[in-house]
Amino acid sequence: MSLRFAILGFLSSTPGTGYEIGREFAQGAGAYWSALPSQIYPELRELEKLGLIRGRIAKGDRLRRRVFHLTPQGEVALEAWVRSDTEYPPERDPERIKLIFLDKAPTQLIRRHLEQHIAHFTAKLEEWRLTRDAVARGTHRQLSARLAQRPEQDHALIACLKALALDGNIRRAENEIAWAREAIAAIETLTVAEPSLMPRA
Amino acid sequence: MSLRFAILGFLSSTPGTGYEIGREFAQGAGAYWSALPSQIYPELRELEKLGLIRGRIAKGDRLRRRVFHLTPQGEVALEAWVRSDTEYPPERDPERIKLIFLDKAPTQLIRRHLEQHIAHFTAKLEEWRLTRDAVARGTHRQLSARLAQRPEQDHALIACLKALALDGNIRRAENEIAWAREAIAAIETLTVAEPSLMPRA
DNA sequence: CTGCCCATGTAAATCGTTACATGATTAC
DNA sequence: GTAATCATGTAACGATTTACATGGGCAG
Repeated sequence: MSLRFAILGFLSSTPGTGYEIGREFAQGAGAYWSALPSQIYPELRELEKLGLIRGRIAKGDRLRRRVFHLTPQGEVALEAWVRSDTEYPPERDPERIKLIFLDKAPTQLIRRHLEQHIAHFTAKLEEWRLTRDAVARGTHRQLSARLAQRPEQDHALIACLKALALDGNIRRAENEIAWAREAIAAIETLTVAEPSLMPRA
Repeated sequence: MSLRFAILGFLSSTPGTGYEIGREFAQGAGAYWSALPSQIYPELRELEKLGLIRGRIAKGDRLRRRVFHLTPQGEVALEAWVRSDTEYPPERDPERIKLIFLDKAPTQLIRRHLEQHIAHFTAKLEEWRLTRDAVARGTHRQLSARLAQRPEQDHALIACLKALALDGNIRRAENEIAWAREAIAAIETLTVAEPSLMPRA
């Protein structure tokens, strides 16, 4: 059900089209959730059918874009969901499941896997740090839109939560990178110590 | 496709039944992948149809359990998969997506969410540390079975990779706990500093 | 003989990805 | 005019969860 509420969440900051929601998932909001247009558009229909959002085509818009906004019921539904207990999905880690069965491969290949792990999270890290900087500088669009419609006394908390969530992701990326580096070192040590690869003169 | 290879990986350590695979996903292997019986049994059929595994009912077994083992083709398929580049799935984090929209809730409730985050990863941490200890002590069943069928010179690397993967999970859990603690502190600070909640005498 | 775990499944529903289709607008 | 981007979708497939069904073995 999370996609549904991720969409409601987006629309609770600012009204928007399906396309904009998709763009956000591919960028900023992609830090926590993601979906493709083929899933977004049907979900928007469903949400409208349920009365949680409403879409209007701005008059004079030749593209006939539908701009969706939350209904009061939508706000209530979102609020109930965010407050409800989180159900954590089972762990599914495509890299670590590979790693434990890579024990027949040459250490060079294991190393390459760990380096790609580092590369993956380095890219994520950069992305999330940029977003985090935008939040700190007040140039984050979604955040600014959200702040604009809320009393000033709430602004600090709103920005704080946004920053905290990004910090969590940033720390996770840093942690994965540090782990992979140490893993490479550990395997290196093992290989060097391996007698079969280091014949005594 | 990862489920398929997670099963092949399990069977590459030791032959086993669908039930045993399910048990493993619910425990040890659950650290990296997971699946329910309703997904496991059909997948075993498919894998047998593809010739990657074969199942036999041990004679005299009244429960008619099917014990599956890898075929040579299965070994090849597993080996090719573990060596292939990992495709990282999009980020989907049900807690952090909630957190950023929790900005209308009382800080007490935000705190409760973060405490449940800590509780979740504390439980995981304990689980993974126990497994990690079993690996270190040589009492880990899956690992022992795997070592038993491999030349002794490989044992160090096999155990090392298993331990490294668990370390990765352990570090991640520790990191999430540390993050949530700091997040609680940050929100606490904000609340205390909030003039509306701290009228000057 | 009853409750619990062992053991294997099927069916339906939900969630997510891949592939395909279509057309308008904008920048070059 | 043509390529890139904007914009909205449908269809089919694949992955995962939920619910249901069934029966044997074993301990008290």
